[in-house]
Amino acid sequence: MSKLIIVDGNSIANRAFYALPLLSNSQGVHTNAVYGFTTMLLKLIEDEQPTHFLVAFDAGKVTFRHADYKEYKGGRAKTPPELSEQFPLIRELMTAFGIQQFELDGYEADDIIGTLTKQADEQQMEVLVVTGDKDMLQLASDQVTIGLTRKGISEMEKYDPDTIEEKYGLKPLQIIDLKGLMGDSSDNIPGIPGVGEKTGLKLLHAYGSVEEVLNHVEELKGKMKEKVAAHADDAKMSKELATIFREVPMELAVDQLAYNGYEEEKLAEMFKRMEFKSLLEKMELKASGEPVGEESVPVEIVEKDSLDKLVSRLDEIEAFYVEVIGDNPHNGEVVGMAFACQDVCYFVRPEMLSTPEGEPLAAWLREGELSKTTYDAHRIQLALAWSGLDTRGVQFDVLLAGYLLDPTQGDPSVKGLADAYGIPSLPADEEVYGKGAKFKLPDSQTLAEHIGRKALTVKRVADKQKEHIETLEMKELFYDLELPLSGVLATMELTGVKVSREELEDYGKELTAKLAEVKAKIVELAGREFNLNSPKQLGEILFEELGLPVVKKTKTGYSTDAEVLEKLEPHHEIIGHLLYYRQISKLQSTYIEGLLKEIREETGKIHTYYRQTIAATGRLSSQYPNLQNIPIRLEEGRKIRKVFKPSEPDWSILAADYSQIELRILAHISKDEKLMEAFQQDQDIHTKTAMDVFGVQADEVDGEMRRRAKAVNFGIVYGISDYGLSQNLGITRKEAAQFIEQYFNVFEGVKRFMDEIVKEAKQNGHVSTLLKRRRNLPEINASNFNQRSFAERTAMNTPIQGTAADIIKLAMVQMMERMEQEGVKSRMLLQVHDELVFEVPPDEVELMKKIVRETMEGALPLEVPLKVEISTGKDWYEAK
DNA sequence: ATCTTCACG
DNA sequence: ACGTACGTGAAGATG
Repeated sequence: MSKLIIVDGNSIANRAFYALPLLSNSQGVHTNAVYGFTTMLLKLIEDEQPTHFLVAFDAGKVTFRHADYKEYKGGRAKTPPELSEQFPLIRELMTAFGIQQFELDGYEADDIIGTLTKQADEQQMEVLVVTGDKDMLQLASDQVTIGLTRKGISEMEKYDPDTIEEKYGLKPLQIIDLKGLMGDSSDNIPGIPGVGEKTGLKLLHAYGSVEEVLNHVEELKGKMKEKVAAHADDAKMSKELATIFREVPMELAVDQLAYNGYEEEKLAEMFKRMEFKSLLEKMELKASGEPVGEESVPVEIVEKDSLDKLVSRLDEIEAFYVEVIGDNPHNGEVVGMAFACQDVCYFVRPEMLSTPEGEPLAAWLREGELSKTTYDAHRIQLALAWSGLDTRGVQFDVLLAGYLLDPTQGDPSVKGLADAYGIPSLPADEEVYGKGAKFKLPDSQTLAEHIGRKALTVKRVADKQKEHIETLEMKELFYDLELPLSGVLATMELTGVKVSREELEDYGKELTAKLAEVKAKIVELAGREFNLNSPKQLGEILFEELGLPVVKKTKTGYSTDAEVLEKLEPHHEIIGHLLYYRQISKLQSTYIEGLLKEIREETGKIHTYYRQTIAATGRLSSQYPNLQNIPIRLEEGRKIRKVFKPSEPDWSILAADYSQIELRILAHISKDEKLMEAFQQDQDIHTKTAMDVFGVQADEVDGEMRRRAKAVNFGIVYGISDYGLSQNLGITRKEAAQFIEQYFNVFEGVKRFMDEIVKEAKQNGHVSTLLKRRRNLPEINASNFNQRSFAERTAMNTPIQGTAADIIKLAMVQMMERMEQEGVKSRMLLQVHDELVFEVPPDEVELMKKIVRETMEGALPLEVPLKVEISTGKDWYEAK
């Protein structure tokens, strides 16, 4: 069966360009789009095994669409020169790959592809169209699949008519109608104002096509009716513009596109010129006979009597890997470990470490100051600790390094890292173990090979990453902060926090009684029994049976979230009870029951697992259970904190939190005079903001003004938009915009920072924190408004939130060292983003207050002081 | 598995 | 004109 791949050249080049950082070779030629294009082609050829291949490009600037509508694609930002200069190289790349390319004056690649897929349909040929452009979905058919590139470039989502039906409820051709209604700002296609994807889909589900919507305009209601009627012609024209022309007069026919693979020499020559070292290496490996995907690794399964062989080579170990099964490392099962030396990987079953013969190996793991490289030292340390084994002194961790190099990288597994760095790949865990209910360990030879291969890959990945860490100036961040922090976290987690099961159960009983009471009330008011936890059933009751007004809808039905319910509160007595039910049942299920499940029987403690490689900003996250979202805002919830106790009699809980750390950081990095002054004089920042923004004296600031100023300050930190602020304050967008303008008039430095950071992000494709933590923003130059705006807000927020994360992490590492120096018995227990929690014996309370303050306030000196508030109590509730 | 809701900073 | 505030994790319902 023949299979044709058609690549939308311009679309993919664009995608590749914005998805990858702006690489350039030693000649200063930018190569990121070429690189992205190359990896995509390699992957396509390998995965799809095409028999026919073509890349289509747009030609010239004026297409037939401009003849009808001269604004077509007007307003679109010019292609940046860094990308245009890569197009000739991409053309050369096609030649090196031996792939035919095609373009035709006056037509876009879409139309060429449309015409070819039509021919393919007629000839019963299987086609895969690869593009980043959703419009192309209109070409899907039984023969034609559309592959849309997802985030990045290497991943692709395939659409056939069935998947389109599933996702949009539309036939492929109706995609044109959808665009006719929605328009497309990037191509300057107008559509109907106010109609986005949601409304567009709703209209099409009801009427089927643009024409039918226009025929039934009388059935529509309110604003919608007016808008559709007023823009009927726009909709018709937009539909025409969005329709791919499938009758391009061209000579080319599908049977002339046969693809016979590439000549490695030609490709290698191109790679050399582009300086694609990793791709070259990969090709050479492949040429040397080792199949890249299925490289076989010499693995030796170590038995008790052959342990001495490994033990004699301990200082030759280049990397090791420990397989921990299960999501929660505190009860993870260690099923094997591999130690990679230059010529062979040794596979060891974990039981061996607890035998006399295994002791030297256990000692090697335990010892510091050794060159140890691994994957996820934190997880290993926890899993092994529960079997009484110590792990220390890891000097390179490829998971952690991968996170720092790209915190949003999709697949953080060993395989994912290997693929990202162009290192010979290995089977996915899923292929070896199966997943979900099908999870099963393979025979020991297969297991040993898989784990051995991972250890070897860890070594190769580490070598690559070390270069990158150097070039991105992340050595300090990695070696002096994140790596030591991983040990600090493990210590805190293993310490755990004492939780009173009895008090938790007592409070649970109280809540159960309240729930029964309020449930009865709700059922009475609703007129029938239903599942109060089901938004669907609740929606039926409220909006169909009780006839309450629909405020907001979700994808699947009526929205019943707290925001909606609060709006409905005056309309019906049931609403207040529902809000109360929601509040209490959340406490019951997530906090009472959830926490009870996590208390270890042996110790009466909860051991959370802090994740160091999840949050895109550099923050930690907490799981099993999450101890970073224990209630505090409402009293009923705050009571939960009473069950968190010191683990020794008469000790106290000491909680220390940074006051306004994010705004202080903003003051420091923006150097805004007003903001710096406010903190240097230790003024109440929200009151001060209110004074400046509303132009009043301190004594004139009332509660409402302060509340609004506070919301503006939050907005500033989040990357403000008038819409977001208006939603938060329940005011109009115009009013919100005015507040923002007034704010920026006063805080000029903040305004300058916001503008600069977005500009910088657009130029470099990334933003950084004070400690050079980095976050790529591939979408910062996207043509899609939503994607781009999101990236812009992220550009403003990440340096702030991320620097706050840097600072508290620094404080944690320094604090752990300081506590050792001081020889205190006190223990660090928890971190909640801007707060550290300790348990402290009575005679150390004063000393700890002093050193906690010194360490946290002095962790990273800024131009404004950092301020820490400390309190103590007999439990976490009292330490407020 | 995905969606909705809600807890925290 | 477009339509989201930034960053997380967990529970329960539902397909």
